[in-house]
Amino acid sequence: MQTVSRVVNDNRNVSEKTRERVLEAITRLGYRPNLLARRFTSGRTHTLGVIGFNLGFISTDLHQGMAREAAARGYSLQLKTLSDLTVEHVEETLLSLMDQRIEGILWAIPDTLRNSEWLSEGVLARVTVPMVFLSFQPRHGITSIGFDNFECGRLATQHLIASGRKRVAHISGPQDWWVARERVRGWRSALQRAGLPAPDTYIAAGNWLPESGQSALNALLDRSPDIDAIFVANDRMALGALLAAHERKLNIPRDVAIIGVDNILESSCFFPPLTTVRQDKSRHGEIAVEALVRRVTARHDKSIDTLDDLPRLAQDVIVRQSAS
Amino acid sequence: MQTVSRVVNDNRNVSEKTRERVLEAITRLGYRPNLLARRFTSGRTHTLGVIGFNLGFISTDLHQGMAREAAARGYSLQLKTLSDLTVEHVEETLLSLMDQRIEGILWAIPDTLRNSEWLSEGVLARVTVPMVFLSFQPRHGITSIGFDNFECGRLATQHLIASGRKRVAHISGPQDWWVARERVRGWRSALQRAGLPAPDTYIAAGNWLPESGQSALNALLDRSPDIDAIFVANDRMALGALLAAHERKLNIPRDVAIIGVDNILESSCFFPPLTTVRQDKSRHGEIAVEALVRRVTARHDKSIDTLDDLPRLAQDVIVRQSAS
DNA sequence: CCTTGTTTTGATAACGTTATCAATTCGACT
DNA sequence: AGTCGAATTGATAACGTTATCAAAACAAGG
Repeated sequence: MQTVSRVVNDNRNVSEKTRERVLEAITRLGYRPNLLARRFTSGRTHTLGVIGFNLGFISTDLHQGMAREAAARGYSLQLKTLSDLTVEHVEETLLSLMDQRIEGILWAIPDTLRNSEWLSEGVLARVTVPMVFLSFQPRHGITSIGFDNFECGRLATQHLIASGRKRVAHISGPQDWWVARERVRGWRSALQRAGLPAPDTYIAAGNWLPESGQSALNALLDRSPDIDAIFVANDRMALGALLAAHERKLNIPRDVAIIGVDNILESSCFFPPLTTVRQDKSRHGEIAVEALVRRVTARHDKSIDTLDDLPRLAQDVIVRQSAS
Repeated sequence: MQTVSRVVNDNRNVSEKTRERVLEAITRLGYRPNLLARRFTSGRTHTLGVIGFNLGFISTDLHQGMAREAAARGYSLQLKTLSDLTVEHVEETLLSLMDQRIEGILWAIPDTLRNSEWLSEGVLARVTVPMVFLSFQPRHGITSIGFDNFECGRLATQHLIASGRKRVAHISGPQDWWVARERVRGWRSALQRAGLPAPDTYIAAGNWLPESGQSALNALLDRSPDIDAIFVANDRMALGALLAAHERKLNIPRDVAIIGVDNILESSCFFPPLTTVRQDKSRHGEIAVEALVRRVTARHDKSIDTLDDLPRLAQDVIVRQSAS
């Protein structure tokens, strides 16, 4: 019955009397609307598609932030996992989300080289719903939400310089990751501004995993034994670097100061507790969802949302013992 | 047109000629079936609901395992996050999943005391789809998939005993968690079998987080300075315990051996690298999904699946330097 | 060529909701 | 009371698919 629909949808054109009668019947019969029918008919699903990557996937915090914000705005999330970034696979995934009539897509795979192929193939042209990218290099026609990783690198390096370090090396992420390159730029910028050397021998690239931090520290110190501080591009690699330092009988932070990025839960109990740049991942997820939902509603209202009042993502140094 | 439906659904009663004609038209027009309409009409969604907890949420590995297995069996997952376990909230969440006509529910919140209330309230009686619980204490009418944590505790403790330790303490998880209590039982059993003492002063409970491991180690050693080994109920707390040990100028493993549980990615780069009991979380997710999907298909075929040929979840000790 | 049985095709209804519009009721004012 | 406009209610169609059944085409055998 149409009236029932009006009641459950809070339509105002219902008299108080019938509303009560209907509500009574609803509770008496234990009636629950069929969500599938509703979505199908109305064409609105209030669902956002999230595309993540197989390995490592989306960090728990990021997912929490997205889920919380989506729930707060009355949306739910549909997670899709991509095992590779071939054009066919990406296209099929995007289309399959649209087959389900999701209302927007969150691309939660950071910007790496392997994205360039499908981006240039015009796959995006077939996406007819709003889309927001996480941690993507700004490109024409792409809305990217992410931290300022140049600033992140500068912050970290400045902290090391401010405590008197003169030879600051960098263990970076893989160089085909845009965020990794940004952090390198930040590191270099801070050193140059302080008039300190930033030779290429002061950089070693890892793959974000702890073991790679370990070998990177060994590589750096084998090349340049006089290094007195290292900015490590994430906490996990910093953990590996700490282990390598202990194996070399170095005292942290006396001989070498170390600063990481992420402030993962464990970092406060590293030995020694890790100084690190905190990035609030759950906030990242929240803002990304906010941006996407605003795009979706704007599209629905046939209005335009420039999104330029979105909050910025703050980051700050958490000082612990590995770099005072 | 009905014939189109037959073609896309691979119905065999279609002549080769029309099939080709239809397929040609499909590619020419770029036709894609509306999944919402299909699900609504057929009543089958091929979707499983997953209920996780707000804090810490589901581990990445577990989620990966679930997602992979679900995809392999043609199902997708619908994640729901619970912020508390009140009867109303739990019931509403379960019902809202059924409103979406999901075909089965995966309860991915481990067994803690706070579950008892809603379980005893008969909420389950309103769930009309198959349900599988992860890491739940066996109860009547509940299908639980999880590791044998009694065995886990025995394995870990036996490893310490086998290397000659005589005073083996335990840093446990919160005692309202069933898995934590099981590990305590395993610890106690191994000690008793070896004729070693297992006094209550040898146990300190943490909350799974690193810091709690730190304070637990301090508490234990303040009470009993002669402890020479500790079985820590997870790797995160083990990290905290290691830090506390370093602060006390103890040598690990010479003075105190430490073994954890989980084999998290970071544990191989702890200082020293952590000996730990490996539990394959992604396998856990896979098997849980397998169990649930089999229940779902059995229900659909009106057959019975006893599930008693499900693979067991193996666990083993990974020996590193913290307990040789 | 006709009959019979089988395969293929198409027409119609159904799923449970919302949109649309017509019909009815209600209230206020002349 | 009669009139008008507004608020409320109900009937009908529509969404895009699949299920069902009837019709048509086809194949084989006499």
